[in-house]
Amino acid sequence: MTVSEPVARRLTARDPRLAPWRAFLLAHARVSRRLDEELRVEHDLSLAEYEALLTIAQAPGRRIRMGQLAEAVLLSKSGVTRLMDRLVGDGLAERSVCMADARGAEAVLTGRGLTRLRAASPTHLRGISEHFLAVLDPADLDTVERSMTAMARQAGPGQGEPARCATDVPEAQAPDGGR
Amino acid sequence: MTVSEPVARRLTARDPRLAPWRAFLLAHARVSRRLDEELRVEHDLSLAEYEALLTIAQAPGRRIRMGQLAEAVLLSKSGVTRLMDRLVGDGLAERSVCMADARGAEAVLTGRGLTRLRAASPTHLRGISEHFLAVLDPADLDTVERSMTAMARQAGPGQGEPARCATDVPEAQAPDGGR
DNA sequence: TGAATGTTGTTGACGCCTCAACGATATCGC
DNA sequence: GCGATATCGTTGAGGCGTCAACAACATTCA
Repeated sequence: MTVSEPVARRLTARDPRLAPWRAFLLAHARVSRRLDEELRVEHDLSLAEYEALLTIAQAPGRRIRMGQLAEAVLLSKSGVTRLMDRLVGDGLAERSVCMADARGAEAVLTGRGLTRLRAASPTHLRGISEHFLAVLDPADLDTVERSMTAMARQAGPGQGEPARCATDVPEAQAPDGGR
Repeated sequence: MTVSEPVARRLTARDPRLAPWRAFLLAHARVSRRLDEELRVEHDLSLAEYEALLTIAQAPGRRIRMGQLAEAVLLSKSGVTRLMDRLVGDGLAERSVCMADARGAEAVLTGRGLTRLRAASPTHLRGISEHFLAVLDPADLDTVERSMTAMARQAGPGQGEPARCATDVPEAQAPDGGR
């Protein structure tokens, strides 16, 4: 079909390959906004709050370290501190000291938190069905997952730059003796 | 190959079909963060600022109405007002009155803005190449674009809910006469 | 034409997140 | 055991975005 492949030219500002990228950005903006809005309207929860509650609930013992929670909900540690402040303020979660590490804190779900999560869950799952699963060809799901996973992996922490680590330091290289 | 299709069961919290969804969220969080960081480090521009400069530059006459700019960069109108405040403050753009509509304002690129955009462009295009195009199978690009476009369309403004519009209003329906 | 209504962009108030710095603890190397 | 160093979560300061309300202007229609 295709005659003479363009063979991956250097990317320019009008390249048609930017179309899927823009579609990706637009899809994320719209869908995540929708899901957030639906949760707020129907259950007075932000998407981040919902995901935090879910993460805690699914953790063994319904408790999880703050750091792990941060990783799961894609926020910084301080972001999770504030998020937990809100959840605690609303009586949906509690802080618990960590017996294994005195520095650490653990997030624990309260009864109200679990109840609220169970109530909100159908809304969120319906949202994902409606705005994600329902519009994708089931045969494309694998491709999408593979693509997204590859992106996340490549852009992940510790990827990208040549990753100058200790073992990279050359014994002697540049002629300039320091500074 | 597959025996007895599960035929799209109601979605539950542990459904494997949530994996592509989570991958999607993770990919967006990581990649967009990377692109933003690269632009900030190398050119002291946020991703939103870059996209605004680009949008203005590509508009006919290198000028664009605030509302259209908002749509293009996926922000609210007030979001764009603040963004423009910054660009103007940095001398990268200017506000110009709109001759066709006295309410409106237009965003115009300054010389410095264009220079800055041209300098930053390679960084951003390299980022997209590296974190998006390079990790995707070229054969999957179409599928990804189709999927993302479908999502954006479904979740788009005016979609979703049955969309009660004027013509929907029934002549007479509820027995309660107002209030 | 002129009152009712819609649109445009800005503003104030505020929500939410990040970074850098910090105290408290853990862990490593000697 | 003990000092150097790393890690954990919180805090203060600040960036960036949203919503609701607003003034200015546009549009519509009797």
